[in-house]
Amino acid sequence: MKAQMAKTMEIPQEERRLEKQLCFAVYATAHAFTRAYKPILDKVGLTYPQYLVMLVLWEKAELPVKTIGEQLDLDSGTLSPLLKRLEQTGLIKRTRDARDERQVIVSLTPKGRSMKSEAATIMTAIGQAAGCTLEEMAEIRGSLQKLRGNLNAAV
Amino acid sequence: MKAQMAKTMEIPQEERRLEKQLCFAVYATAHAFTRAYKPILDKVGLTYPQYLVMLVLWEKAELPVKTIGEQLDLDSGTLSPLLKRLEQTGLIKRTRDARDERQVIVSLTPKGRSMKSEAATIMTAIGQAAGCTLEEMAEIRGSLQKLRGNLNAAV
DNA sequence: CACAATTAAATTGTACGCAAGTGAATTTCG
DNA sequence: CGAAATTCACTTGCGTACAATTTAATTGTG
Repeated sequence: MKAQMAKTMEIPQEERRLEKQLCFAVYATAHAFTRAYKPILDKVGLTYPQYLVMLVLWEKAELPVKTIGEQLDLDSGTLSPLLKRLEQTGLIKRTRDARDERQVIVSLTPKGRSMKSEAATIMTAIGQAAGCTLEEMAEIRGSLQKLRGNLNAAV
Repeated sequence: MKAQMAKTMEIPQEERRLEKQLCFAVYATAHAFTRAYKPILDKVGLTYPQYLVMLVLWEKAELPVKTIGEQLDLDSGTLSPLLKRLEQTGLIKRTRDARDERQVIVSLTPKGRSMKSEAATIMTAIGQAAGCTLEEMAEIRGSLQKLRGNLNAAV
């Protein structure tokens, strides 16, 4: 009874504002990150989502599209054209898996591999821009991971 | 001397992972929020950014495009087509300001105003999906606002 | 007053992000 | 074994994001 009532119960004004601020805070911070990365990534000719793909590949130089999608929470509708652009700029190579012709294996080219050394420069710059201590960063990250888990579970 | 060295100092492996996780955590949580909102917003025929614009207008029913852009951190390149769609669905009206013909005043139609009552339903659903206490939500929001401020200041 | 600088919104072009649909390869199961 | 279901990547269509440009209106300055 009580649980059912909660569903239809009026939200206090206070809570409305708070909810609004949290979803918007995440939305706006994501944009702020993208903008902060942009001048740095422009120098190496990457967009922010492309940089995330490269981060994944710098950890493991050869992965199927599906795995990259799972790690970044992106589907092939987003990744296919993005990977095509990374291939055109010569950072990655795409080959059909001989053992499973449905799969496409994405691998780093020498040029893509050598770019890994620039990752440290990029991270230093962003780390300074964020202006948080390691502890703060870890705490926010942890909270967001929990929040994201909840949201994904709800869908 | 020391400060200058910090700029070129090598980042420990630990910190690299952490930084990666924070920027990605924000990025992925933003997507998770959009996805969590989607089934709910589909019912009222709004996208998530359109919902944010409506939230702003439900607070103040009449605003110039520029002000909406400042509150949501979006430029006219994003807002112009978005507002055009909201006008086509009959939720808002756009009129040139007579006192300054450069400005366009966005205002709620009766239909747009009446939709405000659905905001509470939407927020309840998302609040439950987020599965956080009010304290947690407030804490994350606060951290993100600080982080966003730092990132914006750096650009 | 006049003309340069500034401002507001819209437009253009590029790149996501995602739903829905397509086509080819593989798996499952009757 | 072989048809049906599933899986993987690609494509299409729509809606953001944002840089850069354009157009019109206003402000600032000489």
